[in-house]
Amino acid sequence: MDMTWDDLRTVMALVRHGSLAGAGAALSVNYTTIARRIRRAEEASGEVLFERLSDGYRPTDAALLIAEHAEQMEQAEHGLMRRLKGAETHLSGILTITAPQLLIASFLSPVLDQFTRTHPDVELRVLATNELLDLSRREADLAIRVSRAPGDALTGLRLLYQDSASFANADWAARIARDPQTQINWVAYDSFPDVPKGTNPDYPNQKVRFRFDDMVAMVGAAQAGLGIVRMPMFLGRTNAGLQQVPVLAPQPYPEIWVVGHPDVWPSAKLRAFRGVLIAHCKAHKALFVA
Amino acid sequence: MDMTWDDLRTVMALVRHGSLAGAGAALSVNYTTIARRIRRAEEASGEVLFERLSDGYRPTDAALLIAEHAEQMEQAEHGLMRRLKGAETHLSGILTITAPQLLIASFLSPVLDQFTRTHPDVELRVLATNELLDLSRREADLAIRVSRAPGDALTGLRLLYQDSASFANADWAARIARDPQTQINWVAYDSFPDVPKGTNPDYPNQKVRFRFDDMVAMVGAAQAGLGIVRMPMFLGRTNAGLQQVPVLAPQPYPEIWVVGHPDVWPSAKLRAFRGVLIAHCKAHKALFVA
DNA sequence: TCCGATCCGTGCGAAAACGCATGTATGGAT
DNA sequence: ATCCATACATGCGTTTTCGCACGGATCGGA
Repeated sequence: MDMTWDDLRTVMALVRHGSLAGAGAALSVNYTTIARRIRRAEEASGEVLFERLSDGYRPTDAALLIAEHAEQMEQAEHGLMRRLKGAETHLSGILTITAPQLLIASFLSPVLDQFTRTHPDVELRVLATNELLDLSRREADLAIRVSRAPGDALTGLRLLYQDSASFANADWAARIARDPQTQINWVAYDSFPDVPKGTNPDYPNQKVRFRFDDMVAMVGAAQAGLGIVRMPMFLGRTNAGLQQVPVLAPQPYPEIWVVGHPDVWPSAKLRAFRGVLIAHCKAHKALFVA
Repeated sequence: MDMTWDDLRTVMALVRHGSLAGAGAALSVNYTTIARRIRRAEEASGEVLFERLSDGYRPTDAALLIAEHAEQMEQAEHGLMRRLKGAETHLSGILTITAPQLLIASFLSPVLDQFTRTHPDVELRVLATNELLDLSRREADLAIRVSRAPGDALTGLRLLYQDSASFANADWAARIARDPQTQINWVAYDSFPDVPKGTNPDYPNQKVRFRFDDMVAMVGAAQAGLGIVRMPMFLGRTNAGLQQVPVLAPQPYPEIWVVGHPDVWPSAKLRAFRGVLIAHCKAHKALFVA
């Protein structure tokens, strides 16, 4: 009847991923190890935990029960790891941060550079993604986000206010300046698929010509001359070949925040990183507003 | 930074027991294994978890933090094990019950006997103790208790009402019958150290002569003629050499209950055991009351 | 129809974890 | 002062666990 805690965790991983290989990858062990542990767990509990099907393992009710409770255990473990990290006072080891790709590419690189120079024993792991990683589950220690609020039960600091405006390449900028009546093609964001509101009435012929789901691509599209793009000012200013065009006047854009879980927030590494980050933001705040 | 769940459990055990040997016994492993796992955990976490002192291991703050969260994990594990046990439908494996020694010795043995005969594949573990074991922590599956309520968050059934009365050996019984004025020596229970209230005024010379902390010993004392004892009627009636004496009239005594955690209560094994138990109690209820 | 991608089971040798025996230090009781 | 009980550290041989390589089964697309 006695089962190892690690076997409970293994059952949970297999329930989650549905295959030995997936569970093995999640736990960083060979998949045969998963199979063996599952067999052990079945012997220990006296219950059949999975049906072996040709396309994977299907959990029985008993396995689902185990998985449910193992998730509670996992939550406790995450809480522990956060608290341990938060109590760290040494400036060494791994620090994981996440930020949108574009912010890293166009603005944050100097922060990363300076931080690793100042604290050479800290191994900085950077997750460049627009996804909102789960800081409770320790997917990252610190997140730099573009949004109006830190959200959830997270601690946060506002780093920057920013405005957006319309940008295009030199050809477009010249053409628009020459003839306000010209046909103006917008490259729009998937989630805001229309011509932005509040455009300058001097330019009557506007039309959405492309829709993209990714801002990186949109910057490229603007550079290549596919049309004009509404983007944060810092993006237009830092990417070569782009010029601001007067089609859409600057307007407030979601702020930039740094957020973290309150458990890990006090850690020395996080504190140090925030220091460098905040200094850099203060020094360049003019880049972000009109 | 990654730590095995079993290592977290090991840290918790060492914090609890204070010594490698104690923790090893609790986890049924050699104490050297505890030492190795602690070293592993310290390497994985990068924290010193224990001070090695001459009289044992003293936990650091980090270890206490781990232990705290590991206890949450343990609670989840206990909840799981209860649910798994409660869902069992087969009549095999281990069933653990607890009851006061005297109830087992004087009354319950036939229940145990019949149950194991009827269900030969169930291994019955009997914890004969007056201590209130923690059914949430699976110290036992089912408890037979002498008290007015099932307590806590437990499910329970009342098995029997019972009365108490005064008992003594044949010598004392004869002497009391011959001369009501004789000096009557009480053997009292430690927690009720006085002559019981409501004694028969026909016997004026009563005095507490001994105090015991254990009812088993008190039965023996009564048999040996040390004095008269207030005890449940079934005890006086089932133990050889004892007779009821009219010094203290029968009066209600705490009821006998069977209690269990609601999670495990539905299990087939528990259900079967309760069946045998209840039948036996019904058949012999007259033994318990005046 | 064939090929490739995913599954999983099995057997073997390497690596890790474990139990046991031995030796040392400390503190309390006789 | 001596003896004994408790508590750890260390080294060695054994057991257990693990990763890897190989083979079989299934499914879907070219």
